[in-house]
Amino acid sequence: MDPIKYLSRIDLFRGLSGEELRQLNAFTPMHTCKKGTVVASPHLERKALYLIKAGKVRLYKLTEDGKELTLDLLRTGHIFGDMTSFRTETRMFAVTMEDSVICSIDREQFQTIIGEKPGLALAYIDIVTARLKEVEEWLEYMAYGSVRKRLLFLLNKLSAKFGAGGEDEPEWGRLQVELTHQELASMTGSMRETITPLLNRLVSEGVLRKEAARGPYWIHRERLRAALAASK
DNA sequence: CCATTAACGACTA
DNA sequence: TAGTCGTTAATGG
Repeated sequence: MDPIKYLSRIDLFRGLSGEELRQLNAFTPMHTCKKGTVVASPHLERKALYLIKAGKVRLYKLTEDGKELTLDLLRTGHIFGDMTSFRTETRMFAVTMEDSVICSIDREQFQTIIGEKPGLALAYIDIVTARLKEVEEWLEYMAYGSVRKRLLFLLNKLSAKFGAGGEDEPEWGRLQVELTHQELASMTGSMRETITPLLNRLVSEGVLRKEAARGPYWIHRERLRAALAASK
């Protein structure tokens, strides 16, 4: 696909002209990686800003006892490896959840680009502050919410981020991410044995639906919101 | 309410 | 065959 087309899909670069995107392209070589590739980790020294030109990426940390804590899921257009990781130590890993096109800009390059195009700095701040707000909201749920509420909150976030609206039934959205119970547990600070009955319960409540046993989840957005507001 | 541990069948590399 | 996944159950905080 046209490299410029890819760049225009990055949220950070929304608002840049075609000519500006063309200039930027010189700094952002395309790199395709297969599903399951670790594109960023504490071991890879290079500190950079990564752009997801196509695909999905999971960010996670390893806890002391070797368990994975998933921090965020990202899709086409998102960026990760923010400025804070340029200076401070980070223990974050990034792994592709499907075949993806990722490129990276290291600090010096990014600073040069920002110098020439200050609007990018503002766009970047917007993205980072939105992210911070999201993390603060998460923190509140993690601290005071039950696992059920944390799962509902997560599903709500996922449907906003990865949910495609059903053509015939607009109130139902299909989750465009394949997540195991293990991963849902990892993201809610829970156990997969806890997640299983909770999901089954949500299906019986009509909040979730499955077409096939192995198929993706469908989410009833309004019922999800209601369940989120109702549960402790 | 939920973590922990154990265990089992099914599926997958 | 070994490892992963979804699931149920017992137990205990």
